[in-house]
Amino acid sequence: MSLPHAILTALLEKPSSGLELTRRFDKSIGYFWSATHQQIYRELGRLEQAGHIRALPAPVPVRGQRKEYEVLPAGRAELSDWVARPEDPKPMRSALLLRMRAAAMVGASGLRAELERHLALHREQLEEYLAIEDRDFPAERRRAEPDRLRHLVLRGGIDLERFWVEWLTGALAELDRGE
Amino acid sequence: MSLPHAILTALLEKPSSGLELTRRFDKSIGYFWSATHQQIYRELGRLEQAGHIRALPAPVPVRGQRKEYEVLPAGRAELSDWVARPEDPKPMRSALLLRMRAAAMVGASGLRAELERHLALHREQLEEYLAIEDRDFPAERRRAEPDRLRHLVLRGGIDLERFWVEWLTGALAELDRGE
DNA sequence: TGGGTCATGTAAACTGTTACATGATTCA
DNA sequence: TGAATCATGTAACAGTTTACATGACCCA
Repeated sequence: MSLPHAILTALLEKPSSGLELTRRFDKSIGYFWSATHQQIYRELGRLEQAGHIRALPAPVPVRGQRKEYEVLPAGRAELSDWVARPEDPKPMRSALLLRMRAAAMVGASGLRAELERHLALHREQLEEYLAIEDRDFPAERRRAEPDRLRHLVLRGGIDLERFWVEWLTGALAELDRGE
Repeated sequence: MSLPHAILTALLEKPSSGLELTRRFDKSIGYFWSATHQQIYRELGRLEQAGHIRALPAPVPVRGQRKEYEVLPAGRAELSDWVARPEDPKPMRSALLLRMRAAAMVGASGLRAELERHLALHREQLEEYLAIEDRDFPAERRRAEPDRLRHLVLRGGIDLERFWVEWLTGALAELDRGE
C-alpha cells in the first residue's frame, strides 16, 4: 500500500503529469518502488478523489491533453503521517534462490548460465547507481538533511547491488568446486 | 509466477497436505517465497487439474479431511524446465527506503525509531538463519550437490540479513551525524 | 456433548500486469 | 494530410491479502 506515498513524494519533489511521473519512476523512485503508467494514472485518480492532490486548473479538461498535478496540504499531511507509521519488512522474494532450491531436487542443468546472467545484470545496475551518485552527490561537503537522506537511500541501492554481485560470484565459485 | 514451482519443490522434498505445506513455507521455502494457506490450497487445486501432482488415494474425499499430495512425473518435468528458464530479477521494493525518501521531503520525525525497529527484526532473522545453518549444515565435510545447493540458498539469506544489519547500523550513525 | 484444534476451503477487495483504445500535437 | 509521438486512459486478468465458513477429530 505504498504506491500513493511514492507518488506523493515524487510530486512534492516536482509537480508533474502522469507521463512525466512514469518516466521519473523509471529512473529514480522506481528503483525501489516501481510502477507502470497504468498504475500511476489509476492512483492519480484516487489521490485526486481523496483530495490529496489536484490537477492544475486547465481551461477545458480533455482526454489526451497533458494534466499536471500538485500535492495539497492534506496530501502532505498524509505523507508525513505515513513516514512515521511502523510497517514490518516484507519477507524477500527471490525467484533465483527458489530456482536454486528447486535445482537441489531436479538437477542444476542450466542454472550456471542464469547465475552468470544475473551477475551481469547486477553489475550493470551497480554502474548505473554509481553514475547517479557521481552526478547528484559529488565530493565531500556538508549537505542539508534532504540531500543526506536521499544519498542514504541511493547508498542502500548501491550496497545491495554490491551484495548481489559478491554473492553471485561466490555462488558460481562454489558451484564449480563440485563439478 | 513462481508459487506453483515453490510448491512442486516442497512436495518433492516431502509429500504433504496443504496445511503441512503452509507450515513448511512458514519456516523454510517461505523465507524466500512466502505464501498463505489460501494461496497454497488454490494452487494445489490448479496443479492437480494440470496433472502435475495428485492426491494420494483416499477412500472418500471429504471436506475437512487431510489430503496428501505427491508430485507426478509431469510435475517434475515442468519444474526441471522451469529451473533452466531465464527470468530477470524483479526490481526491489523497499517501503523503508521509500519512507526515507519521503522523509527527505516532509521531515524525518519518527524515522529513527522505525530504522531501529527494522534493525532489531533483521538481527532476529539473522539469528534464526544461523540456528538453521548450525542444525542442518554442520561442520566441514564433503557434501552431495543437493545439500550444497540448499546451503548456498541459506547462505544467501544469511548474507542478505547481515547486509541489512550493517546498512541500517550505518544509516543510523549517519542520521545522528546531522542532528 | 461441547469446546478446541486440525484441516480444507470460499469470497471479496486490492494490487500489479498486459493489451488495447483514443485524442492531441508536431512536423515533413 | 498523414505518420510519429506525446499523453491519458479502459478493460481484463493474474496474483496477493484478509475475512470468513465448514467439516472432522480429539478429549475432558
